[in-house]
Amino acid sequence: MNPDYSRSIPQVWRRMSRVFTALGDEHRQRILLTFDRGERLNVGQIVAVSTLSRPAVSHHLKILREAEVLCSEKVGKEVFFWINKDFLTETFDNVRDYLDQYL
Amino acid sequence: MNPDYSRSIPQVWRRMSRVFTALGDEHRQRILLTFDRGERLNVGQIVAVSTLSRPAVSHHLKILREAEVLCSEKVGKEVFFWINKDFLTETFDNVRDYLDQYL
DNA sequence: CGAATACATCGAAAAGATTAGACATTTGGA
DNA sequence: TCCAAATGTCTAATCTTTTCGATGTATTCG
Repeated sequence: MNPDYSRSIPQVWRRMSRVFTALGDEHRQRILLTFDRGERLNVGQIVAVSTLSRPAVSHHLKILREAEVLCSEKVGKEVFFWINKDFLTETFDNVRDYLDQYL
Repeated sequence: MNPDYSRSIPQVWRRMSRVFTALGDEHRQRILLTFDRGERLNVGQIVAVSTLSRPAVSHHLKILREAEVLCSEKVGKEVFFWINKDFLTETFDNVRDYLDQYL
């Protein structure tokens, strides 16, 4: 038993914790599933296929970006988002290693 | 772009979606981190190291069990919980495969 | 410059999740 | 049977998140 972990998330888990929190919402999961391989989508495209208003989508995109699940870049008037594949791969590999080593 | 996914979670993702939703809460993350390798903990032990009341812990344990992240078994008066390592391993392997194949 | 486009943010309301006390249930033991 | 222990459930209050109209900001084009 690790009683320490029951009161606060340890430092090494903070970044991953934010990923899980970001992924723990169905709207955000659905946004992520709309991305094809290597694709970049602007906000308008995501709003167009979403059931939510633009401010709501913008809110979810912000959470995903802050959790480093998505990257974004402004090009002219548009803001493009894409999946941070490297970070997600690293994150899930870490979780996988934790499962193997400690559980 | 997969516009279909933007309106509802596809069947193959439903089970994994529930896992992410269950893991998307810091209290539940902390509960999970208290488990040592192969360990079984009863509710009282989890409550003892938690900052929450027993009903609150019970609530979170229920969510984790329904998402199949935890298994449980009643032994006498106690209910023991343990981590569903096989399912979690399978889940994260699936996500990892998805990242490799489709993103 | 002025208009139009794309997006973010603000702010208040609504929806949803969480929490803990009180109560209920199950079990084992005296 | 009666009691205590361990846990689940109910409920209402609270807290947090989500939502969207309105407004603000940056950028491009005429």
